[in-house]
Amino acid sequence: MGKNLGSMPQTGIDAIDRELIAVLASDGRIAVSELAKRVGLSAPSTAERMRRLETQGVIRGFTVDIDPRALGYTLQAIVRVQPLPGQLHLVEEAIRRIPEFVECDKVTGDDCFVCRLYLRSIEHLDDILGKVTERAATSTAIVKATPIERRLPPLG
Amino acid sequence: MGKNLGSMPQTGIDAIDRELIAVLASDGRIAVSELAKRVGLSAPSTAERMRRLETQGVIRGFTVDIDPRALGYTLQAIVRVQPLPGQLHLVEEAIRRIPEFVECDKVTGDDCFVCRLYLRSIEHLDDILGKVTERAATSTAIVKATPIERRLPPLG
DNA sequence: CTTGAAAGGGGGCGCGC
DNA sequence: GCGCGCCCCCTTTCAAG
Repeated sequence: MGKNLGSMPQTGIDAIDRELIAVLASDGRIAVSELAKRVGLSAPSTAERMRRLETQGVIRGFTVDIDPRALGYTLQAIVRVQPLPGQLHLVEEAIRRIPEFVECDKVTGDDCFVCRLYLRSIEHLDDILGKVTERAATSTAIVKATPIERRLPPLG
Repeated sequence: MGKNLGSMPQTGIDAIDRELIAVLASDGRIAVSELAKRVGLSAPSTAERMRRLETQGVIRGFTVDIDPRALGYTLQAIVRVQPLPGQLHLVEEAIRRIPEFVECDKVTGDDCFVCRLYLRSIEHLDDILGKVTERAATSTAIVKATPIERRLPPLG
């Protein structure tokens, strides 16, 4: 939202930066000294590269990967949402306010939004979808398995 | 894949654990001492909770959030994939091997897989989809915006 | 970019409470 | 669960090559 996609500065990401990113992707809390060994640089240089990648916006932040089942979310659904005429903005706001929507993309085509929901049960799914069905048509697919968990694209 | 969804132990996640998770989600590299202040515990207790959450599998790991545009992926697509008869397993393998598929869920309904692709251009999209069209029908939606970046569900 | 040194802080461990 | 002390390692900064 509100991001200026056209103003990405021409960042010079070299091979070492890419290796650094790959290591951080697999262990976001690795010590800089250890990271330095992995990429074959000194600790100060490695720390400076990390800072540079952060200020450049390449690294947007660090986070923890949580198993949703441990929080009671034993069900995941992919829901496509088609707002009724004139309801697009209200639907987007509604989705944003419902925390069970953990991911949402606005896309081309008939399905305006493609969303991922974390849910505790089928009843929970019905409950959540009820909050948008007045303003949008929905098409729901239950996640049976996740062959690819979110991963990095090819670096380079 | 191969995960035993039925064997999740009844983990006692209390309010402090949930706060700890929320803080780590917004800053995965925060120091334990600082994290301790945020959750109102001592550093040793906080460190022990982190270790416990990791061994319990609640915390699956720590990672870095990378802006795909910084790596040249200026385009994102959500692709639904319907394997042709008898091709399901081969399609899944093919998708898994193509690194531009950065996310993939196997779902109920006609669309067997729902995937996210990172791409450099429209030509790149055509190139990648060409690798699966012999074995599957695809339905592509280009991402125009992302109202909700992957976030945590309600911690309760 | 490197090495080396110095200063400050953090982490891990074990203790007693 | 907490606080303390201890020691080591890590991080950061600076200098100089």
